[in-house]
Amino acid sequence: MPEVETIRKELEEKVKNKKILDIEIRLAKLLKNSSVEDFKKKVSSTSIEDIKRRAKLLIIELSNKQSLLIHLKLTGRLLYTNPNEPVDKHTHLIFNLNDGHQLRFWDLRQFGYIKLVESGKLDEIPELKEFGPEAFGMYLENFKALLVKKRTGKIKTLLMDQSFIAGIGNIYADEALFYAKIHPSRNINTLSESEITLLHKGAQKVLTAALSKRGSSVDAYVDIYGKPGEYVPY
DNA sequence: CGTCGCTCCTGGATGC
DNA sequence: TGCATCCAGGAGCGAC
Repeated sequence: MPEVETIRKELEEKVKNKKILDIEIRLAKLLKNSSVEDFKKKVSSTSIEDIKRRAKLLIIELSNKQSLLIHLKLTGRLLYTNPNEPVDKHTHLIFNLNDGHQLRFWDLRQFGYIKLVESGKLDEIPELKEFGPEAFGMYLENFKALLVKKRTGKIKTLLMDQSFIAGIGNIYADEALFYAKIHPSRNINTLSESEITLLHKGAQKVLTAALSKRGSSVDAYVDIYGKPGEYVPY
């Protein structure tokens, strides 16, 4: 989540209110629910009105009441580049913007996707509907209540379950558990009150730290300028 | 309904 | 040195 939020902020700064002139699609399958032709037709000549985030999903609202849902998964990148920069084989889609720059979707593993939906129907999109409350900023009481309601299963699996609590991935689940000195495979119903408190504190701490450092320095993550984050885990 | 295991994909690591 | 095999990893999906 800190990585996605960093990208969201940078996009807000760089591409908000810009117009998408045209689109080059080099890997059709990353478009989850539309054909290349359909996507180009609906997205070309629109303006980017807002960039939001829910869990690890980016929501780009366009001027024609359509939204792009972008999930970067493990290795996806959105890069704000000059058109003269070389396009390598992992660049799968290019938006040409009216400021002379490009926004490129780059993804080594090809797990990421872009889904085009009607902005008015965002509430009905399964991915969005099924997210639990945002982890960042969650109060301890709410965190406790969630765990009590859930009761069984491994704690790490639960932390990463987006329908339970949204925005914690592998890195931050490990970090939070390490902070609280809780083994990832511990069952939820064996956690003491004080362990839950520590875990909540750990989660807030690592998310806050990573957000302030523009995301993690580990894994393949880079921001829209191609720069890695500066958050260094324990 | 919850949970498990499989799947997508590439490149870096490891094995021989 | 080169080739083959293994592994990571978010989340959707089918099986049970």
